[in-house]
Amino acid sequence: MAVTIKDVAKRAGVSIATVSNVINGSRHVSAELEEKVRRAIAELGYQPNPLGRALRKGEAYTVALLLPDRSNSFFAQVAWGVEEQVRRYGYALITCNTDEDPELEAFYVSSLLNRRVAGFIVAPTSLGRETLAPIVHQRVPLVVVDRVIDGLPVDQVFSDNEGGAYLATQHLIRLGHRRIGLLVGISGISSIQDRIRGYKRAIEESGLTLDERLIAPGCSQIEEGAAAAEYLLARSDATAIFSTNNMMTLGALRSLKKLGIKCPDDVSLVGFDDSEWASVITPGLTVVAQQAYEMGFLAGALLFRRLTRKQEAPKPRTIKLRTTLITRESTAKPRKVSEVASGEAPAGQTTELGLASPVKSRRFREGG
Amino acid sequence: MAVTIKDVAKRAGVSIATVSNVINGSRHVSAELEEKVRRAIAELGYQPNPLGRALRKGEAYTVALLLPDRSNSFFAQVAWGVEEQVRRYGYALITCNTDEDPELEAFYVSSLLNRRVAGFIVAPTSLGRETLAPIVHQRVPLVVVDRVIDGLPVDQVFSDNEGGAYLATQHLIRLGHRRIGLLVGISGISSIQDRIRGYKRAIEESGLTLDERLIAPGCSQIEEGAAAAEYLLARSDATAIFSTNNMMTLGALRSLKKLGIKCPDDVSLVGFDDSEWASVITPGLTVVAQQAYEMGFLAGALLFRRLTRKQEAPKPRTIKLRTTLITRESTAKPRKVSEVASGEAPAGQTTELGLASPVKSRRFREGG
DNA sequence: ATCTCGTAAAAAAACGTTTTACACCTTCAG
DNA sequence: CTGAAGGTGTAAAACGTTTTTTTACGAGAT
Repeated sequence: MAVTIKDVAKRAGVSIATVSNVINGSRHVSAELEEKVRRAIAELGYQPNPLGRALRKGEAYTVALLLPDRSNSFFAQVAWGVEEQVRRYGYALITCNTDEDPELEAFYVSSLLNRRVAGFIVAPTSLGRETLAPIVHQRVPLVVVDRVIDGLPVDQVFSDNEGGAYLATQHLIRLGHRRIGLLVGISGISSIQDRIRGYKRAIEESGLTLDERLIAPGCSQIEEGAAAAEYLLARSDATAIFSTNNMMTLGALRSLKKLGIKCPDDVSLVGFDDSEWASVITPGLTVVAQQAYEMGFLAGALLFRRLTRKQEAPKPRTIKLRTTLITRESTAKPRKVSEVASGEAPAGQTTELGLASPVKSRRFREGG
Repeated sequence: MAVTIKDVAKRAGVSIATVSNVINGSRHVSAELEEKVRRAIAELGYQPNPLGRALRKGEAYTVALLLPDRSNSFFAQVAWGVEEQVRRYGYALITCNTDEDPELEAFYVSSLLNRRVAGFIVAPTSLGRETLAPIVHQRVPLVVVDRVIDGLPVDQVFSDNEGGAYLATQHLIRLGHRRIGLLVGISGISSIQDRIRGYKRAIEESGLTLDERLIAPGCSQIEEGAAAAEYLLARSDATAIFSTNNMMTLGALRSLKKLGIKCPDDVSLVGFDDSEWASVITPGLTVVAQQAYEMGFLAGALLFRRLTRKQEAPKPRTIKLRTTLITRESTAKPRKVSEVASGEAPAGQTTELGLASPVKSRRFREGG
């Protein structure tokens, strides 16, 4: 059916080895024969069959991308950046959705290794250290994105999550918020841990008291976000909420709406990750923006750095991408404590307000 | 390195052909040998190398998915449904983003055919009829989704776009809107054409006069949506906007916000496609919902129906999925004409209001 | 003039499967 | 008793490449 290297060889009057050498430049071929071969290729419209090549080289020209959550647009943007690189290098991209499930992740890793993909780009689940081990063990190139796995000797690209969370929390503090609820995404992954750390650091540096009751756990889905937000809004006197995850932010919005709580009048809200909708809704959502596309693009670059230079394996690199706070309308100064719209009477829990420190007031002057 | 069929054969004391026959059930093997082979496979943890199989069978066990817009969450959901099927059948999924660019689409088609993917699932660009021709010509299974290509003898899965658009428009008419703007997505694809048709049918059936000035063209991106909406809002007296595309809906929201136009007080808005954010924003967005996940899932089912039964090729099937109108808060009765918030004085353009027909009033009673 | 060396091309092996062709045995009908 | 048919196994070919090995040949050195 399709035209093979044999046909080209016959047409050019040379051996198939010569054709292969011309195509791959693997050995020198005389100008005369090279010309003949190139002409034959052009005339027949020959395209090398990747399957034959894959079998012989033990490698399909394919890259695997493992992402944990298809509904999160952040990962869609990461995938976009990866795809751009993959296309540039003429590889194919197999994208899989692990759904935050380590078992599924392990399954994909195994099956893709068996398929001899050239490399992996993975935003790992909480058990990434175990599930990705076979990749490292078989010395298949791997780039970890979004969630760092400490000590793993591979390329890693991630955001300055702590810094972003710090900025967001600081922003709320400067506005005058004293009780800032935290919506925590799936635990056990570095990005969320780092965001918690940034939150705590901002709280502590400003002289506020850290109240663990203000930290509501969830699982990076809308439902969990809604539940966690309701928990916060019903049981504490939080005047602001910082959501550490895209999906949970949606959940928080849902809760606010359901409970009839006005944002930012009653409660301020900051999300993590910018989205198309974040800027067009009312109120516009204040968010910590990540460089999602760049994350994918860089991860791709790091991967192909390994794939193309087969000689010396480069030292693993770790890249931290800047995060920025985008201030919109969902954050504002808190109302008087007595006006807080909460199901419970918050009287007893507000004593910490008295603990304002000199540090804090200085920061307010800075913030404007 | 890895264990091959040869190792299994040696261990079991049989030929590799026998091993192959056991694995694929291609020929009967005596119970005794089959037992030996199975044991050897288990002991060695043998996994067939897909590359060898692919070369011999002339088919990589891989499916290609071509989608036009990665940022549109509708397609993300379609991809999700497809992936579910693909995983179920043990295939791999190569996902590509054509970005509505026929050239890129043609490139992907060619390169994926060369890779011997087992089949395609494609939401085609406007030139799909041409770019997908090589797939049909080479008799590679193809399922077209979301956008019908008339007369193409392949499986097709799409939404009842006309019906959905009709419902949305009718909903606005029943609320009392007389001048309903239409934000048109990329032209040349069936889904948008069908939505326009549904809009026009609703307008005409209700006895209103169709005004082409109310139909604003765009290109299914946020920017175009915003521009088209601004055009409508500035130059006409539309009291409602129906957006035929997810992305353009976001653009419309942006314009509304930018111009300080209140929704639904000043202008009602209906979008096409439901999203996670649509229900949690304020006001909640009235939308026409498609069964996106199901679309992908069904497309996968149709594809594998062809891939598994190699014998008689089944007749091409066309499946139309139901669309539903989800009424939220972004649609309400129009204010008095004189209060419409528009840059232009709309006085002269409102004469059509007098044309109310008996049909229309009956419909209002039905609608409640 | 013979030997070595280097270069360029061809031939053949290899990758890991599936499938075809063939060999052997048993059974059964004529 | 013989020939055909059917069942069960193996050897070998095939898929389309890349890579290793072999061959051919001319130039330069001994």
